[in-house]
Amino acid sequence: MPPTETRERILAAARDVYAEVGALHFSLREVARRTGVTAAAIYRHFEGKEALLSAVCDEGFRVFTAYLVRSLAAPTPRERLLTMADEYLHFGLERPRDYRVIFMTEPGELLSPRDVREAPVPPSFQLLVDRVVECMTDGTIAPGDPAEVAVTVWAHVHGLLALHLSGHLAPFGDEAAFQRIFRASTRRLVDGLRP
Amino acid sequence: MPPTETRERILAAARDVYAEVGALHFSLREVARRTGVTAAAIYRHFEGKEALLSAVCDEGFRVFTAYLVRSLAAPTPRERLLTMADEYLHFGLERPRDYRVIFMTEPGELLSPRDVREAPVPPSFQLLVDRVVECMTDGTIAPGDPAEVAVTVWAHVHGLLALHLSGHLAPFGDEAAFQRIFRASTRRLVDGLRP
DNA sequence: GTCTATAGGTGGATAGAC
DNA sequence: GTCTATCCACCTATAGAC
Repeated sequence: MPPTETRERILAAARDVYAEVGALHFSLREVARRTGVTAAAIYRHFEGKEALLSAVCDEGFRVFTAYLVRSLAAPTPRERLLTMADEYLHFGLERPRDYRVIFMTEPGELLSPRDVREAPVPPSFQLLVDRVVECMTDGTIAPGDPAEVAVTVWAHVHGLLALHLSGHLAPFGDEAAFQRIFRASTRRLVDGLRP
Repeated sequence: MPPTETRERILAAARDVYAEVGALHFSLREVARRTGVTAAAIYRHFEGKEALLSAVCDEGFRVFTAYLVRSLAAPTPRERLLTMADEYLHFGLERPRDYRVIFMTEPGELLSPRDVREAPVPPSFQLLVDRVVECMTDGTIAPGDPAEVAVTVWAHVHGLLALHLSGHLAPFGDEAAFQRIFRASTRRLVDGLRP
């Protein structure tokens, strides 16, 4: 029982509108316009505004986790960590609207999907902590609190992506230039964490 | 000829509304409600919605730069760099709405104030680059492209603050815990940049 | 499952009284 | 300089035809 095609187009349009204007003034009519149906039709697919936004969050997080998991195929702990950062970059560049929905919204804005709201630490963050633990075990990263070091790494990659998506890194060049800076900066950071 | 008191209260309310709901659905009526005047009265102080938002951006950036400049009083290059990061933290925590206005808005959202739009590199970013150059000169930071290293530092502090202000670091504790994490993480990063 | 029609609400901006 | 009154455009949600 796959979701109907219209439902998926509504969901994609909703993600775009949400990422552009925020939850507070998210508009069903705008979603309807972009989908090519009337606002009333949306109520056949979702119970209302809140339910639609909730579905947008869940879907975005599902895609994000799929990107991160890819990096587990790399051969060494250090490469798994660097590849995870690179998959984070790919997600941000290929799905900028999903990125905004997940990481650049207000605390009160209905926010995170179910698994984030319910878990003490989100499963996607645990994926990063596990990579840091691996690197500490094999001596690639100096000993310390793995969760705190993971926050350092997360803050760095999120900071780069958030500044890029907000246009603040535009003086440094186009998207290709940003990718180069992202990778060089991440390597510089991880190198600095060595014992 | 100081601005009238009402004008300043409108400006502060506008900053709050802008930071909460974004430029696209920013509402003059909401600003008027919070200020305690009618919407029509705002037109005596600002030409309209756009002009008011522009004034909000300019004011936020003015305050931000004032925070950063304080750090120049520290005695050594390394301390000036760490203190600048700390002033960045203070600005984000003491003026979270200004922070959102400046660094967490969309590219299309009318965006940055005059000096940022006009300069090839914003003066506030140049302040950071200069600290990095100082540290490279006295051997506290390994040689390299100062602007790129400055981006690494900026991304890190912005990432931490943005994740905190978006509620994503809530699992790690309250604001005091965040300050501790911010300082430890920044020290870890800067230490890793040594030759 | 989608439409039109409609309810009652929000918004920007202006005109004119005071 | 602030108000009230007003214009038109936009929003959510529901009812009922098809």
